[in-house]
Amino acid sequence: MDFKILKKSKKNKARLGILKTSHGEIETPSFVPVATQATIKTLTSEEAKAAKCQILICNTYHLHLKPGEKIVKANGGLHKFMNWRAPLMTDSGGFQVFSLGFGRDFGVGKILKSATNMFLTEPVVRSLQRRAATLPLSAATPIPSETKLAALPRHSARNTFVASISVGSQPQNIKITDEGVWFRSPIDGRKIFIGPKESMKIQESLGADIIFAFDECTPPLADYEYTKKSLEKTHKWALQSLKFKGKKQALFGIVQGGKFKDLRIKSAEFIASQSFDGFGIGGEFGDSKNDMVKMINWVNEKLPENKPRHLLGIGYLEDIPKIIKSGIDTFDCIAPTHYARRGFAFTSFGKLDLGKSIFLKDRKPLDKKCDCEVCQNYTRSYICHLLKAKEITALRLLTSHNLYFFNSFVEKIRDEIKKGKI
RNA sequence: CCGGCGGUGGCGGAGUGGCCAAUCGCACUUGACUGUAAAUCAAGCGGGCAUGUCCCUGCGCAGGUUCGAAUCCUGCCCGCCGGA
Repeated sequence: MDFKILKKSKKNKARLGILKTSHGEIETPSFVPVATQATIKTLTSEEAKAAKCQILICNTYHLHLKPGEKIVKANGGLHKFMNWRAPLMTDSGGFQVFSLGFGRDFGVGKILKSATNMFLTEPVVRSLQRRAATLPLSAATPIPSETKLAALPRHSARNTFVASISVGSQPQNIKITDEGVWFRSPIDGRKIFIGPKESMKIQESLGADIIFAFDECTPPLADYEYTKKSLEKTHKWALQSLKFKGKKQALFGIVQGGKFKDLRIKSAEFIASQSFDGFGIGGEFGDSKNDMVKMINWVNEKLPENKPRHLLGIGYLEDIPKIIKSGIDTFDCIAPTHYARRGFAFTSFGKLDLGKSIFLKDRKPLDKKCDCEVCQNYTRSYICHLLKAKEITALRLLTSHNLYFFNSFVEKIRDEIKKGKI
């Protein structure tokens, strides 16, 4: 892998670059669509290419479960297996430590919407209540009691229970040890161990161009001590990932540290000091978008300029210009593909919920400013009909449009950096 | 015309004397979703407002029995099936 910076913005930290791999090169900054199970859900690889995707990211954990890396390897590796003749990344499984662990237990994502969202919503509390018997005491303090729950106003949007995750807490369905993580397969419940060595071996068999170190993605409810301990583990795992990585692949080390400045900086300095080919910035980003950019800046200031920086799992449309301006080269996000399957289209004037009945009478394209195939040939009315009829074509059309829209959006930003407008 | 079965919320369909404004599914409405356990999940869904352990109306229509009826009885209307 080779990374060349073609131009640096004079107005901010944005950079224009070319990332070369043995499967071709991509222009950066670039959006990286998510192909967890070796497919952009609902699309073929050709269709993903037609939607201007340059590079995709697949998932180690999911492909280890199904079909297993041996099968992928026997098929000649991921590129051949999925007929994607362009660059590929694989995520290490570190995100699943969070998403199948505390993320699931608490019904939270990587970013809390606002400080008030520290208060769990009623459905979350109900789900906690259901699990109260098995929930580790330290994981949720205080655990809502039956009586407190009964006293809740029936339609209240949130309640007064504040959750925090502290040292010693373990998620319900997985076990995090110093050596790695015991997962319980969501498919059949069997136990699966993944540590840095296992992740590297799986990723080597999968054969993506760029792979990531195994890490723990810390939850936004984690306190300082938990995040600090977790960071030590992630750093230890980073060194082991370097040790066990395949020779042909580029390995990106992952910076963690949660919302805590000293931890983020410490992590960035440590990961930067190692012989990684590039960097991932992971974990949670506090509870507001402003904080997120601030946190990315803490990290990017410590990372060497000449190596690529990938922001893991962030990329709502409104985030994209900001993160690019703070010096991010690549970033992945499920938004375009995930929302497509919820019936949403991203457009130049906002997000459209095509599932709403009013669109049945709307004969305009999704976005008249968009020049994708879907917008040239289909109406909102038709897509709304397909959604209501539960036809999978609706999801294909929306996925295709959304990806084209995101990729074009970033393409325009590259163009603006080129012209010195950004 | 006779006999049998049946008519429950927008639709399908439970319930067969009190725990019933009525299980459940669909449809519909609203909300959520950022390294995808996610073509998913949550809430609402007769009317009213003072949004409540609140008030109205209500299980084809009209009566009746009963402390109490969607549930039992009588008559009528409608549908399906069988027989003339």
